[in-house]
Amino acid sequence: MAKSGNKSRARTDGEATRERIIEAAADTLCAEGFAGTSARSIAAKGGFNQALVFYHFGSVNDLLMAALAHVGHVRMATYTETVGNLDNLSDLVSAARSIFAEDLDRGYMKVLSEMISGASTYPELGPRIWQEIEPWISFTKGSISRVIGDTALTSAVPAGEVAFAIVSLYLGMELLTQLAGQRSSADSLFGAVERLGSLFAPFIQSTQSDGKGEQET
Amino acid sequence: MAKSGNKSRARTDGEATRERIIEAAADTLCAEGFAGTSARSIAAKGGFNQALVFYHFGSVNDLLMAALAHVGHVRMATYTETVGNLDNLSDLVSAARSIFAEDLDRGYMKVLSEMISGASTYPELGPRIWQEIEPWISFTKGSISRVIGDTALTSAVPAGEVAFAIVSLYLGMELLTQLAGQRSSADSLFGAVERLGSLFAPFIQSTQSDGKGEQET
DNA sequence: GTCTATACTTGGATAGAC
DNA sequence: GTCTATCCAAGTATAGAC
Repeated sequence: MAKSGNKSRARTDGEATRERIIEAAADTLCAEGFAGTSARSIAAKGGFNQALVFYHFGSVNDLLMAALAHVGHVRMATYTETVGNLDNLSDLVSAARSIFAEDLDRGYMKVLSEMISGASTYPELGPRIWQEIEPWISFTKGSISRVIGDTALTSAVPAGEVAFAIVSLYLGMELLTQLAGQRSSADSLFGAVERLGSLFAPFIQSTQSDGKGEQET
Repeated sequence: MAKSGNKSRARTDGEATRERIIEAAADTLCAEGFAGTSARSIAAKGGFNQALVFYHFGSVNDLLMAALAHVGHVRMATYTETVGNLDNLSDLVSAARSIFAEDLDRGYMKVLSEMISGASTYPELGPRIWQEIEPWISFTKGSISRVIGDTALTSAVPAGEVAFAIVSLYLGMELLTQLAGQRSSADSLFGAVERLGSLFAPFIQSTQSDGKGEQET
């Protein structure tokens, strides 16, 4: 009880602080960008001391990587739960639409895009960030394969390349919508994709419900 | 009056220096990223004095904006010349493919993506950068309209939204390919789009060759 | 127009008190 | 585990010599 010298409480406090710092780091990255994110600006936003960054994480960049990984886990949980079991195209697109809106609002994509930009300045971050992104490309590829299945489309355009394109598109839209200050363009794009999906849905469904392989090109 | 005492020579030297500085700024942005680009790092790369940045451009950010605008003009000239008159889909895609490869190699896209990231740290840059991007979205939209024309596709997906998506995709691919250190993914994606284009080309061509005006949705 | 020198500010990182 | 104090490196920007 209270704030006295209790071992498990002390450990708990340390963990809690770590999390506060990670939260503040992500917030600062969103608000100030990579170039504006320093141990001092993070500490100011989180209301703790600047030295804690180095005590808990060793360096600013290591903290930022921890923040990126944290955001990645949170989002992967949401995505898995929300789109992990959808098996038709229009459900997938509309789920992607609403989650992407949430990504934008909460700045999850921004944390990623700022870190990628930071990797130009600190190249040693590059491979570490790539490791955080790869699961997303795999996840996207899996979702596509599940929904599109084995149609003429996938023989012309392999799911892996579509996944790469979609992740790229998400990143690019994040950059542009932040810049233009209006996320309407991105959102109406999803509407367009939904209409496109409806156009092709019968074709995809019928081909897929046959349940079997098509030829590879 | 310096070494020649010739007025126009003096003016020429000043202009030449301005250009050297702009070149060095773009190079530094590519090599070090926004966070690593300072008056000092730019001057080191260009082999001139750090104070010249402030004499000629007033501030680092103003120099960087000048560099961005410069790169934009250079690339717009190339794009206009190369794809400005193409009127069928496969030519357009393969032209876009080779120019995008050049964009990557020479770091033109990188200058842009780094500046966009920098706008998070210096919000006053946002609108100025957006001004540089808008012409590209218009250009892309124009190219699409010219090539796709008035098909069922454009009624489902307006050219403006496709243009927004394509510019986003370019940006996103720039980020990812830099990070992964392999541009094969991006390049093979173009291959996929080319195959897709072939799939739809007959349909598009036949509809378009009927012929006429555009309608907005 | 270009360079040197310098004032001022911010940031990474550590030592040591609590 | 957290805070204060501090060192040092790097950056912006300006003044003034050439």
